[in-house]
Amino acid sequence: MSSPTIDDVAKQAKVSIKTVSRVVNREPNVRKETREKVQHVIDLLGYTPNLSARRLAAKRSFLVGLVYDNFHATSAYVVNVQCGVMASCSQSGYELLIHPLNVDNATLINEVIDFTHRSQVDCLVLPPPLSDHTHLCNQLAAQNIPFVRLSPVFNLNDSLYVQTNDRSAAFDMTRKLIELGHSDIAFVAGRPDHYAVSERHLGFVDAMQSAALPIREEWIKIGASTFDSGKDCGVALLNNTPRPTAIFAGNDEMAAGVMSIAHSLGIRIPEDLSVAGFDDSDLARQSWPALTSVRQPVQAMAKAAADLLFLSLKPPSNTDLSRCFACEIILRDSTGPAIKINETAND
Amino acid sequence: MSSPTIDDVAKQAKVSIKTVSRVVNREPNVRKETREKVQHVIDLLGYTPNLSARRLAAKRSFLVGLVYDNFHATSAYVVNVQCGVMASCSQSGYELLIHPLNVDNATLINEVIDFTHRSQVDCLVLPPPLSDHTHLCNQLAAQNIPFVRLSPVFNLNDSLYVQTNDRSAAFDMTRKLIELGHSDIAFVAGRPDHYAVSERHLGFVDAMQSAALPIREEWIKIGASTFDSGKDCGVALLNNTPRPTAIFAGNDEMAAGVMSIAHSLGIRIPEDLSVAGFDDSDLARQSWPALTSVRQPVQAMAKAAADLLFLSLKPPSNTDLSRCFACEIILRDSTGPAIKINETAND
DNA sequence: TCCAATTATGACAACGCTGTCAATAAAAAC
DNA sequence: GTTTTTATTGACAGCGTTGTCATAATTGGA
Repeated sequence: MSSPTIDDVAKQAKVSIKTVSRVVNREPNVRKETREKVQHVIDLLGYTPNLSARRLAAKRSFLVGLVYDNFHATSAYVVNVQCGVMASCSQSGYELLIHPLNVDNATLINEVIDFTHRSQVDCLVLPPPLSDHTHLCNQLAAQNIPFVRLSPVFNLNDSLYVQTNDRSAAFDMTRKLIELGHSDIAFVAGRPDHYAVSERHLGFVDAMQSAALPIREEWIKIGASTFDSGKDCGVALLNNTPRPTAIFAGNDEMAAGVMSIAHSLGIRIPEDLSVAGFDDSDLARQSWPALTSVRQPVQAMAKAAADLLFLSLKPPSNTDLSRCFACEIILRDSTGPAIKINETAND
Repeated sequence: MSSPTIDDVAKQAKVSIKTVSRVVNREPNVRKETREKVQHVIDLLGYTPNLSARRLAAKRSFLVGLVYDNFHATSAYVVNVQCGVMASCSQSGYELLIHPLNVDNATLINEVIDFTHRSQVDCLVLPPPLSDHTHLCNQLAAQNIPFVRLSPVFNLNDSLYVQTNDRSAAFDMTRKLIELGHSDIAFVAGRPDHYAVSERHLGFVDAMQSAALPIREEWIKIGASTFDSGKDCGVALLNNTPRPTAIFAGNDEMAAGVMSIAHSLGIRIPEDLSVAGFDDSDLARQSWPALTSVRQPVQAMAKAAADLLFLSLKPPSNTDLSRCFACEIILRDSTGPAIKINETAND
């Protein structure tokens, strides 16, 4: 009933267990015919190494921990990250251990360190906003716990990271709105501690300035990255005159909140108001009208992050520290040409 | 640098490692003062048992596997299940290993069994539609791999499960629509292999029949549980005359698809058309208008499932096999009183 | 007080693998 | 054909626990 062990394979292949171990771990210095013979028996018996034994002997767990903020994160993002990391895992023989937690908690650092020790994971993947928790990162570095950061903003010595250029993507999106004829553009920023979101703010400012358009203080609203906060910002922006002709929100949820308010005020989208989001989440496709947004290749990024991590764990430690991915603007139905109210009146 | 081991504790407490082991595992037959002495040293040193060693020796991994359909599942559901299982894990000292896969894959069963062996999880949590994959469940049972099923429909001997009564919840929701004055109600069913969804269909039929309302064949559409399939069904339902005054969809994504089509056809919600969904996902709150839906306590259910599983693994095997949770109807803005076109004309 | 029954503790062998290092076989160099 | 070098293989000791079983300490009854 129980699984075959390395001894079973060794006996049947008439070699020592060490040779079997070499074959399993793809170590060099095994003759080709020996390797094939052993591999054949392995396939025949359906042998899988016992992870616990391997971990105990090798002092490695072959486990990656994914620690994330469950409280604020949108589930689509979390799931994409999980999938990306998984994809890398299955290539490298790692397993994924997830650990959602509440970032607002004061004991955050202890909780992460505890988890790391208790579960004996070899390394950690840190998505935002944890990726910019410098205190946490420093602690991990001090304890020699390898980790990789997803979409960080702060620079940390020797730390692995994968990012997109949020700032230039936000620049591009703002540009797109300007090209559509908009000049009265408002921006809804996200949680201040989610730094990628503040980068987006900077990108917006860059684009407005490069087009010599004024940035009106009262058209910059700080939300909390949630749908409801998007609604609040929407109320503030749309109830006043003059009113912006376009609103660019730092993420899709807030954009959806803005659209919801616009609908209930009888403001037509995109005729009277263009709305753009960021993240290209499911919500962007499923809202009405479908939301123009910026797509980050989250899954590919998460996979790249884990790849980087696993590579760095191998003996000839790789020198690659980071990778950068490009964003893509997805134009949908929530954005359209600006109607200049004055011009229309003049016609 | 490295963590203290059981030997360190034993030495410092001047007892044998076996006694330490007994204290750690809360085994009986340890004198109170000995227990306290050992516990004190454990706390002092910050000792945590090495899981790999423990697993190897005890032939248990203290790992639960969560296998799910990543391809079709909505991420909110997945994340809720993960959280629920996690909550139970952290109480019982288990860790959670996730394994998303594609249910359409022909090698599904092998993949699950492989995963189970490779990762050496002690047991599995199966959310739908895997929970009704009888062939898989039978295989698991045959191989003595303990598992718990979430929201199953089929009855399986001695299998653990947690469910809600989808049928009666759908009955209640349909009832609610009827009470609002609707009699021309259409139903959008979901993926036929997602059995909970077909239960919902039955509940709808129950309610219509109990109110002596006719069920029109052409008002029952089979979708694929996705937003886009909801749109397709919406087109089919709303482009014809006569048109239903209410549409009840088997999940929120399809309901959102229906609403999207209604908007683009200029049909007002809820004035001209009431729409109801099922699942109370994030989407329900974030769509416009906010969607009336049925809330399942997914997280609580997942936790209960894992609880059941862990309990059944303990020596005095528990006799509880299942738990049933109640659904709740969440009324939002997408449903309203029916306007009888004929009556209005007669007035 | 002594002996049996019970409770508490410890010694030691697994568990299945990897790392180290020694032994052997093959290849290369002379 | 030796000798040296290199490639291949194996023996064996851990890794840090738990399970088994033997032993020691304690308790209860006669």
